[in-house]
Amino acid sequence: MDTALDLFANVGYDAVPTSRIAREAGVSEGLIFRHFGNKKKLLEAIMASTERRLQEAFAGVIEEDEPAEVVRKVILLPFTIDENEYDFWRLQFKLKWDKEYYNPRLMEPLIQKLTVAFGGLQYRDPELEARFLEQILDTISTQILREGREAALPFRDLVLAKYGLQ
Amino acid sequence: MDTALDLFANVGYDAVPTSRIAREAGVSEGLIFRHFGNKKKLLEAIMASTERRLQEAFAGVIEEDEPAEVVRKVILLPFTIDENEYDFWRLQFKLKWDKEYYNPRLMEPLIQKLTVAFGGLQYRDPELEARFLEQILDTISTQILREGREAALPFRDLVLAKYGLQ
DNA sequence: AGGCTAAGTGAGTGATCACTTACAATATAA
DNA sequence: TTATATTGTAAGTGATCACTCACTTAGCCT
Repeated sequence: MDTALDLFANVGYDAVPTSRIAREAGVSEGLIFRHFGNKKKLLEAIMASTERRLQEAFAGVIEEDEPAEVVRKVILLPFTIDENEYDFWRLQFKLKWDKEYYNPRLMEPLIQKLTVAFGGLQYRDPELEARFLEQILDTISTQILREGREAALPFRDLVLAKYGLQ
Repeated sequence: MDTALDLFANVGYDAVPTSRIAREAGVSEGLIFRHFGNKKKLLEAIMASTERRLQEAFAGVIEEDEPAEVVRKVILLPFTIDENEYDFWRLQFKLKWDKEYYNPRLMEPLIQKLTVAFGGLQYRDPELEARFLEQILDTISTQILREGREAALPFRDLVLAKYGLQ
């Protein structure tokens, strides 16, 4: 699964054959099909951890109650991603263009938390603000995954400043 | 090329065989290879128009000189995309994750124009502001391509308001 | 030890892949 | 009209694809 994740994320699901996954993982090709049934289910086994990983990432935000702190922690969220998980999130972002694997529902807990926070901060349209900040997060995450964490630091500070934080 | 664009954008370059492109285009498969040489060159023929399309999209902004108007026009840019070109831009965004086809240089004219505009508007770090707004554009474009123009209208107004426009 | 299950393999399978080739139809120009 | 170049096609090609299958190996319980 680790090898498949690497190859799916950096080469592409359709571009990488099961024979290559098996070879680079150091197992026989047949084993893939014994374990996962078919290639698609291998991808699904990898993607199955998405919900858990998101919840783990959100945990620190969800338990925060101070509105300004909620916003601050959300902005810092993309920078808390473990570098070992970059491949996983890269795959996630790539598959966003596949309707089958794009599930906006997963972000709802964060949206809700942010909506309440922006409400507490007297923003005019809290839910719209929440959805907009989520998009900015998407943007920053994309940059981090493509150009590394350092490249996104100026943006982090700019966004924090725009929300009157830091 | 139109058929290939449709299929590459909505199914995926590696996922769609040349036989299917030929069938849906109503030509023989051999003709693809007579015209384009190979599958990759067919993709490149489609992508070749990127620079021209970007320049056309940027034209209205480049010739504007009033700083506030520059920012306003940039924010409205994603909404000026012709719906007939959605497939093309969808493909563009999909291939952003392929290093081979991601060329940030193409956005530089817009960045420069925005940097000057933000400078004129007394922003503290004009280039950073320019690159940040470009990212927001990216975000809004993504939303338009995935959920349609109407879904992005609230964001458009929010962003305009955040820059003190509209 | 023996018996059972799960894990793992290597050599296939037909289907499909990108691409080629030999040839036919059509347009162009004198 | 006729010679020539261009545009198009049908039927392949070997390579590679996802997947199967008969079989071996390894772990585990009694």
